[in-house]
Amino acid sequence: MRLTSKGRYAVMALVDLAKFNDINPVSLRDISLRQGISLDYLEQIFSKLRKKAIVQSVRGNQGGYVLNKKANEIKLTNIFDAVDEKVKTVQCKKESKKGCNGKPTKCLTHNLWDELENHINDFFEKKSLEDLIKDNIERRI
Amino acid sequence: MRLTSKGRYAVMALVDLAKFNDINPVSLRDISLRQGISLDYLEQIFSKLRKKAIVQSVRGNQGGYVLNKKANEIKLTNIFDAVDEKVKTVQCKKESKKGCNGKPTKCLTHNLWDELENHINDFFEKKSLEDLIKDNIERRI
DNA sequence: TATATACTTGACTAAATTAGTCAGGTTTAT
DNA sequence: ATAAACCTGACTAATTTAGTCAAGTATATA
Ligand code: FES
Ligand code: FES
Repeated sequence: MRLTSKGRYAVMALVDLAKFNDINPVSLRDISLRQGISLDYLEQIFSKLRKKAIVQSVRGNQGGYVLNKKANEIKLTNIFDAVDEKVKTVQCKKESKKGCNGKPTKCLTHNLWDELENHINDFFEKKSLEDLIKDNIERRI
Repeated sequence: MRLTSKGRYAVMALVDLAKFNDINPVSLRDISLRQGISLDYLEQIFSKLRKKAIVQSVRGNQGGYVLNKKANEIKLTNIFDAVDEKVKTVQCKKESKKGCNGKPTKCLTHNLWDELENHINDFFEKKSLEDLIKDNIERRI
């Protein structure tokens, strides 16, 4: 089980953005330099974030991105959902009544993986961008 | 984030095995047939489980595998550890003092991923094979 | 209005990982 | 003797990841 860098970068970039959010739009170039993330990759990520209304873009010179909601309204869930970082613990298609390995019934462990998935999603549901920023400031002091 | 099939199969197979454990050694062939997992793949998995003393092998005709500990002493953590299914949320090497992306310090989100990792591992730490079997029997009734 | 800055899009690719397969053993109960 | 079962290591196809690259479009400001 590993977190992909797309999800990791999305959160990193948003924390960075949130810190400067009130002053000016933040350019991806700045985030790229500060966080060491490829600009092209950031563009992919922010395109998705914009489509899900997590950020807003400001075009033109001195443009960049701004948060589209308050930091406490943006949960990790929303971010991961936007960049298609999804938690997948089961083998079978969730909706289908068929189990994994082509069997007609659910496998012995299906329930367990469902529980695990919920357990993980709980974590994402609870953490907001605001929490992360606070945590970050505290650590600096 | 996705669970790999190696981890998933390891648990499936052990639940299956645990159900017949008291009667006879359980052959991988039987598990393979019942659970729809390739025999060759099961052999890889059980080789690892045996090396970590989770199961014991009984050779020869009518042989197979038996649990090496009581079901309530086998945690998911032990199983995943044995088959190298590990939870990896951070980018950086944990031990090294260097952060990710070649930076000298930890990134903005390192703490968060650490928390996440602990959160997930808690789940694995709490669940034992016995829990799974009980859960399985309950669902049948 | 020229132009630099910044966003936007889509296609492409190298590397890594996963999910096995395959071949050729060795051991032991009957 | 022999068949059932375990054991080992190498190999591979498919998938996923983590980006790169090329070619734009939009707009603030001098
Ligand atoms: S994981 Fe859903 S049936 Fe096996
Ligand atoms: S994840 Fe550890 S420094 Fe970025």
